[in-house]
Amino acid sequence: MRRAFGLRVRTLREPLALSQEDLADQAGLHRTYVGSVERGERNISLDNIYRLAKALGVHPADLLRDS
Amino acid sequence: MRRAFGLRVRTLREPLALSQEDLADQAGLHRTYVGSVERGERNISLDNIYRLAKALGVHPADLLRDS
DNA sequence: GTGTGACTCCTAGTCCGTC
DNA sequence: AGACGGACTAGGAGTCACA
Repeated sequence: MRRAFGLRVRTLREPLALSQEDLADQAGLHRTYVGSVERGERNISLDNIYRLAKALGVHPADLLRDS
Repeated sequence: MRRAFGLRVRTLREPLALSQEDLADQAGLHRTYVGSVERGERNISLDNIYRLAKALGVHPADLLRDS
């Protein structure tokens, strides 16, 4: 389900025309980390789920949908 | 928002008449760990969010609502 | 049945780089 | 633009004794 989470991030990011690096900057995270999250390699923690959601302009719960 | 998450877990747990220990057992976690999550002291990661949601019989996204 | 401090172990997360 | 690797530090996972 990490994979589903990562895909969800990616499908929300792309329509915004943000690069992984852009998203990382806005979320206050590192670019390589965001990449590995999208690939489903990381077990991301709650604080960073909130950061990514905020940077993507969605509710945190939206990142866990369809899983 | 860790706090909100913890409260959400607690308010979902209590109607089920489960103790923290019961919930911990069902989720495959430690009793004191679940307690500290409910108190908002832990920055829980995605895997454990899924475990708790499953043990509570709700969708993981439901644990992030109302935050 | 729950709260809390302290602890170890492992991974979350960063930073450098290359392809 | 993104994938991926190595080395590193911060912090989450998991447990215990005791209140």
